[in-house]
Amino acid sequence: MTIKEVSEKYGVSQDTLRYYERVGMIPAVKRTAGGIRDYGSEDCSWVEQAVCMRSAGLPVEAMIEYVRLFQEGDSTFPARLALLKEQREALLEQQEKISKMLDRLDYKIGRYEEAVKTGKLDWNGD
Amino acid sequence: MTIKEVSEKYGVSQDTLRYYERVGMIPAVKRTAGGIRDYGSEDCSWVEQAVCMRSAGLPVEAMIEYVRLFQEGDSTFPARLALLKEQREALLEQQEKISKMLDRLDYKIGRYEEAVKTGKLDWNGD
DNA sequence: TATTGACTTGGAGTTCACTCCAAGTGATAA
DNA sequence: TTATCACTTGGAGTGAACTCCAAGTCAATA
Repeated sequence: MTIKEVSEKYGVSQDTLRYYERVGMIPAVKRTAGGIRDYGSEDCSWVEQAVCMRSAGLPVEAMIEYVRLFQEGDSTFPARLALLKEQREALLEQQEKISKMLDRLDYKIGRYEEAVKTGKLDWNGD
Repeated sequence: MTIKEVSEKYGVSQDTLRYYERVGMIPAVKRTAGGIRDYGSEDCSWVEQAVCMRSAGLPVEAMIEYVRLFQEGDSTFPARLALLKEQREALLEQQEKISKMLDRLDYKIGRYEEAVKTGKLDWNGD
């Protein structure tokens, strides 16, 4: 697959794909004789993983570290496990924060729906 | 309350509090005769709201717009309601993305726990 | 009264994660 | 075979959200 195809498939720009590779967020992609990137299915699953991580808000740095450990070989299983658990914790915390904010928003939205119907707000509106 | 106290109460730096006020993410805070910020309970609830929004990952820009509408008066109820609903949608989407990534992580973590126990991985490990 | 320390302002600097650009190369179409 | 086009690289530029700094002010303390 060309970079264009991968870009379209995963909804991420070609520049971003090159950036991910450059910083080590995905391992180096195979090239054709002419030096052009030719993404195999391995490469694609790294890209998918990277895109998923980033869309969840996990830092680029974490993925770089994971790839580094991966390339170091099987002796890094425990380190990789620890890293994954850390990221899992971070996501659970983030979920908590989002839930809290959703509760707040739902409360306010309820109040404003009332206010828009009746034309007046029975609380200060902050 | 002084800026120091507010900073400690909500776990956000004094610089960030001044920044939030400067860009309009919270309305202007009252000052003492000497020009020093003196946060009242209104100010505090704005700060709390701002901190909560940011920790959930909502953009500063959205809060600025909300404060702007708030200061424009009651005619902006519908606009404020629409803004809150938008932010709510964004958070629900983000929650989805986090859930997806958590599923992935849980799968990998299970695999690695296996691998660390047995010393070998029965899949490529990506 | 002198000095310490927390506060003020405007503006500059930093970090993260891209995003864009210039200059060059290689494969395909007219 | 010449032109076009997608690709390559290294490096510079961007936007969001802080974070830090210098120079100055003010209140309280030794």
